[in-house]
Amino acid sequence: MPVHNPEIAETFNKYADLLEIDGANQFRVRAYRTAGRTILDLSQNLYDMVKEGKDLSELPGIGKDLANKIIEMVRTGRLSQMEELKKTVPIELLDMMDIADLGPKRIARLHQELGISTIKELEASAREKKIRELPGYGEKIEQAILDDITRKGKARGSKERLKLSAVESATESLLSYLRKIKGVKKVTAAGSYRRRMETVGDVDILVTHTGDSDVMERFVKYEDVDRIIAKGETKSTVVLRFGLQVDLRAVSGESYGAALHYFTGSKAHNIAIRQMGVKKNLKINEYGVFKGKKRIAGKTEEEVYEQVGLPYIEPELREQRGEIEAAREGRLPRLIEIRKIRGDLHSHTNNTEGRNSIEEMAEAAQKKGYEYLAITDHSKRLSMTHGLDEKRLEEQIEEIDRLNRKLKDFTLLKGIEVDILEDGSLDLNNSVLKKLDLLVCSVHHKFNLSQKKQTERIIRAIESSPVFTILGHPTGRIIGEREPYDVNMEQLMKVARDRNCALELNAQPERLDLNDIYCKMAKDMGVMIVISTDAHSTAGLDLMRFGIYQARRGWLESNNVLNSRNGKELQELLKK
DNA sequence: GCCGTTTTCGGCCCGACTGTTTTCAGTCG
Repeated sequence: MPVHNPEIAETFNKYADLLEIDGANQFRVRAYRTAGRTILDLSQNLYDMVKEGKDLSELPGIGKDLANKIIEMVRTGRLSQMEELKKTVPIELLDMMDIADLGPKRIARLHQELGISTIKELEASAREKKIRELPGYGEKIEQAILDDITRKGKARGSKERLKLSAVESATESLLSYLRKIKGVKKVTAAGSYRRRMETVGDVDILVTHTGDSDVMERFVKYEDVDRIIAKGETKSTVVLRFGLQVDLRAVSGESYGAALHYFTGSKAHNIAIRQMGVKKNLKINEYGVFKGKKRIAGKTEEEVYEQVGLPYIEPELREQRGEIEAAREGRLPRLIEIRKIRGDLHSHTNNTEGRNSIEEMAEAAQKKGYEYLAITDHSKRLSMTHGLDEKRLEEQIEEIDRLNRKLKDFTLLKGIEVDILEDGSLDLNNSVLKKLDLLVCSVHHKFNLSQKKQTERIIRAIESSPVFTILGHPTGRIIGEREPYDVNMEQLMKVARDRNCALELNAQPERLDLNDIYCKMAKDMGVMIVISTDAHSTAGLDLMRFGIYQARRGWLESNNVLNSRNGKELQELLKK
């Protein structure tokens, strides 16, 4: 079984943690983490790259040494150096890294002085009040450790990242609460929330205010606050009732842009920008851009970028995935905006598992200003959704034709979300499929085929489809619940490009499939993307914004997105 | 361990808050 990129990245990260506890050089530790990051951002499989003999040391942050370690992991599935280190630094110590206030230094001390290796032993020592005896420790840290162990015992995985959609409403309510406080001027959510990442670990909020406002006081007294982790003049941290951590930072108007840039991240992007600053003899922090002691910029983000010779970079691009080089060379993308979307190409009705009728869906889409909506109910294999067989699909086609004669300036497209069976054939006969405008072809079962079989299965479906084809949620992943199935995406995209098949970016917040990295890959390879809501009700059509966020993170411009075309252009493309 | 628009050796991003201290280490982002 080939090793996957995330496993290699994970091994590097674990090794970095162990090294840190072992007291290794911090820059060596950082090198492993940087490499882990690079690997996670890779669109290509390291396994394939090694097989093809590609030079891994050309990847950023990966030199000769780490390249060889990757090759070892691909070939043997393990890292011998890791096994060595584990002999002196027990791997169980890493579990303690999740405990609040415990980091590598304190864990090393607990291990050396008290012989603690597991969370169980840690808890016992804390209860026996042994930890407070150690130099640098005290009662409060001991208690904080105990509290955190108890809390985590109750709610395992409470530190998990939450889906963007899940934090959106809580964050927006908090923002409007803060905006109403007297003396508060600007309030902005920064961090991964502003970069529109599919999941958010915590929310960073930035405020500017007149010096005499009591914004920090009011923040920690917000009704949804469960506990306060820190409270200071310029920075406070709380945890809200459903587990979301929120940081609030207060800065002066002079520093607003620098702070916004700083707290928006990503960390990797910020580091790269600050390094560019260092080369120009500038110090960049959250208060501004400084030449010696003199602040020369910081009021807006544009000013900060200008100082390092770059144009403004959109938050969604700030991931250190080539955006700085693109900015320098004047080839930043003009990211797609939601107002460019002219229709939705994946929706369900109450003929299968949807809630609303075709007519209601059409009305809702029209109300959004769309020119078209594709009705794509499930096919018969998905019996639990009461999927359509050939006869019922024929009836639906007739119903849509009838409705289209009534509709003005709006077209219902006839489609189906047809199951791709295990052998790559489609779930319905071609005789009825060819009467449709388009197919959304999706995999809904047999997720665990080998990469080769899964890829061949999907390619066969694309090649045998009698009309325009969209590959629905192309990796099948459900965020936090189901891993993507194993496909050779490069091969798939090549076929899609050559056969004029589009790949879907499914806007359901738990799917967002394709992910950002694959969106960029599709763009680079010239594959058309469709952003679809997969709506199961009229309200579901509103999920489009999540698809747009992901598309922007994937560098997509409106000309990369099929449903930014108007009705006429689309109809012509579908006929090809 | 990586990397080079001052460099193949000597650098490697920056600051707030807390707890334990009496000037700072550790954690966190």
